[in-house]
Amino acid sequence: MNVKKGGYNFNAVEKKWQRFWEERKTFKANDCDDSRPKYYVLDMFPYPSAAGLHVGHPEGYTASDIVTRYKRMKGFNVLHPMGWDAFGLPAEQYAVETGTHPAETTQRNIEGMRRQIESLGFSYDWNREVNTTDPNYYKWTQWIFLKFFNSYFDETEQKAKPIEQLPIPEGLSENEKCRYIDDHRLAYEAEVPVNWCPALGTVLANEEVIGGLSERGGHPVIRRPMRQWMLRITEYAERLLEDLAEVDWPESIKKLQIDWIGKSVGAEVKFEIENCARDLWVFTTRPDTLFGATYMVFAPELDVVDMITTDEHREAVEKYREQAARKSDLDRTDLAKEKTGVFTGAYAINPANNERIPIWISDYVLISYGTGAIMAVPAHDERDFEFAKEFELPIIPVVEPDDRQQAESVRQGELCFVGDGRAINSGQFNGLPTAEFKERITNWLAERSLGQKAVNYKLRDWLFSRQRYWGEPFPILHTKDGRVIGLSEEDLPLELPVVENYKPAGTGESPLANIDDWVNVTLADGSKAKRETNTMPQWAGSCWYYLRYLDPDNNRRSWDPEKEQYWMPVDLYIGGAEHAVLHLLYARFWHKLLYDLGYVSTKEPFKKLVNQGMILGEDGQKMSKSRGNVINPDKVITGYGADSMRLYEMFMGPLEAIKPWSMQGVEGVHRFLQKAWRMIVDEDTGELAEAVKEAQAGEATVRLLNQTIKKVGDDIENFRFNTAISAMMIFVNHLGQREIRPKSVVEKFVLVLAPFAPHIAEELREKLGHTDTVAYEPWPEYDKELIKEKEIELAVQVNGKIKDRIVVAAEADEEQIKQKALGSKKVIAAMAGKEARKIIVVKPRIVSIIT
RNA sequence: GCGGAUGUGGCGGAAUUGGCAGACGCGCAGGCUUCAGGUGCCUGUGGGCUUCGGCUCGUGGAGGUUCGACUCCUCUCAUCCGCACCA
Repeated sequence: MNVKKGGYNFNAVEKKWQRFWEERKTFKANDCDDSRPKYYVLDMFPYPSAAGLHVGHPEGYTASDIVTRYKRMKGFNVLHPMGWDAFGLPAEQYAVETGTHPAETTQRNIEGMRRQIESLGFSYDWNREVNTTDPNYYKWTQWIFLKFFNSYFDETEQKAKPIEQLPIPEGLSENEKCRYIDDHRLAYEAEVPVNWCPALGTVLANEEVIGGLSERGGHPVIRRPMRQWMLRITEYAERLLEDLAEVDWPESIKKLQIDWIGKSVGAEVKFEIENCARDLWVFTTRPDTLFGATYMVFAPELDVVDMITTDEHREAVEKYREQAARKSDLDRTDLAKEKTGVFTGAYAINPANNERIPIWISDYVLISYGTGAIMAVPAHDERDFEFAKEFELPIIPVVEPDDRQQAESVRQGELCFVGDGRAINSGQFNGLPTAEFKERITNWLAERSLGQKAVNYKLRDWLFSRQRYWGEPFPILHTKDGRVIGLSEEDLPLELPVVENYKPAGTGESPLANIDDWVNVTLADGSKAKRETNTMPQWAGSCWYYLRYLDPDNNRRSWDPEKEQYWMPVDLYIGGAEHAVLHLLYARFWHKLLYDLGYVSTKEPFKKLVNQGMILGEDGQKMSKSRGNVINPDKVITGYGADSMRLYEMFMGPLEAIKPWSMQGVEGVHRFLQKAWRMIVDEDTGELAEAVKEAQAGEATVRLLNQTIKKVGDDIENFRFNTAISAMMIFVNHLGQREIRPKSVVEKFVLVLAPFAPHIAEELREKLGHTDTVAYEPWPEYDKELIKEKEIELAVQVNGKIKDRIVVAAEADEEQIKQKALGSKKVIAAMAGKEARKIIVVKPRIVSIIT
């Protein structure tokens, strides 16, 4: 801590300016201001945890705040809001343990974290703060859910439409009509095999299950059929895929989404089953290998298995099916190494060559993908190959690789070849290359009504209900006669009732089910109904929060269309990469529905996405309580100040890189701020330093100033904050040593520093005689001409080795440089009397002489 | 197994995208200031050799392209992160 009275007292300075900004509402964003271009900078809003902020939060928040402050100085009208993603398990678990209402815990945690965030001096417009657990917020989450419920997806137009416009087939009874409509809603109930987590007492979405364990807590997850609410995200698979081309996101994140959607193009092929009236369709990406299909495999869960199994094999089949059903996802992953399965006794007919092929069941075929059945081509599919080897099934090669040796091994049935080649053993198609064969056989099948072109996605519908208390209640009623009806808009929000026990029943019902007077409802016509007792998953509130920031206090509608058109899309979204397929996919999905229904004007919500990397502990390990390597931001701020904290977070390395914390590194940037302070302020008096005065700046200083302005600006635009800070350090090292520090130069430097270390920048500007905030000062311009060096230094290489350096005038031409280089004594010595065969001049860098 | 990312001094990291490797910061060493510690200031700091002028090796490893490679190509190793039988 500084003892001198005019020293850099960061604690006082930071408090002073934070109060100033708050009182003046410095960072209030104005809606629909057409006099300036708009810019929307969004942070992934945090879960308000009892542990408070960790050092990972301020990393992204500082980066976005630097861009925000920079853009403001560049004349943009910037929207930079903050809020709370406050539904979630920790507050609920705490409630189960202590009986404290989650709302109370949440409120306390929010206040703690808001104080922490404010202490870092981020320029949020706090007037727009949102909280997903506030009924005034989740009213509109429920409202959007009703939009899903009251919409269907028009296949030809590839967009959602109001359910009233759904064409209903003629001749349906009233009941059938209802059923038909319910089956087309984008939010629907279904009895589906779900990921049930006994430890959490709830079901989870596919995206929340990692390797058979729950994403939160790492508890085992088993498969079990249950009645659940689903959102029809699969209808949007193609658009979610296509529109990725429009956004400026890291390629790695795009790829994760592409893989998660998992589009594959191929054909559906019809197989007849012997002694069975039903045909069976399979999906394949390799219709060209149809002649090599020597058996079929059905998923154990497939319903036709019962019908086709012969008495002789029934016992073995039943046993296998039971085993498969009992396996959890984790077991299934573990046992994936070896192929298991049993023969059903039934046969199918290969439509290409009318061969009889046996039908097996095996758990390597998934009920949830394609038709739950496959044609097995062991010669050209690794899994089928393994299976065929295990059970000694015939292997017929139908694709010949170009490579001679490979081709021989494939013919012998020793090698499984999955690449492209030429057709063999395929009747009239022999000799065709793979790509052409695919086309031809697909057409051939289509002409005979045996198949057609088909597309499949790995993406499944989104399992949208949870058996928890602390989530948005569904605005849904179940009537006595079995109808499902949505509440009307006037009845929102449907508030969470008070309960005595927060524990999930564990049977698949949420704690809400126990509250009789909430569950039971009498409708307007006097009939009885029950409320839906599931709640929405944690992701619901975060799917649209960026829209509520635009108009957070609106009681009449979710947001004003005019404001939406002004601010959207989000220009910059910064957050962790862990949300690649969860939040970021879900939010895009919701946005597309809102787009189809005309509530938003952009196809995609987030134009540019930047991921921040994880910050590790000082030991290079992931920070965790048990390792004891957690860094508390509060301590850093108390010891070095918010500006040092911000600066260090950015100086550590590239924003998106994983990097370890270092307290000594914090001291390093703190020293830089001290130096900058002393460059401008006299430590003894607290007045402007004597060296800072009206004076003409020297040539070197002017050049460095202009270079620094350019470098810092360019680096901010490219999210290279570490090198921007390095450039400012170079500048301070230079100017701090000058006896005279021209005021005009110092002024510009403070402006450049401001987005990074706003508190000290404000204070220094005050010392320089300003009374207003730096926040809206124009970013300084640099002069291209003044950046240029008068003289340039080039290294001279002889046969690739540097022998000398020459200094020439910046405007010297190649010939002059050559002559100067050849005139160097050291160069002459190195050439040892030989002729220069070739001389290469790379203007500001190097001269290369080859003898 | 498949896919992606990364690999540069004692440490975090720079390198205008094929042109002087190691900017900036940390750490360390020496000096000044100081009763002392700390702060602050100055100098030095990739390895090896050196007659102190230099020489030489050096960006995970092995090849290659080029006057010239951290950067491009081929192979390979290590670490981290996704996905995990998707037909």
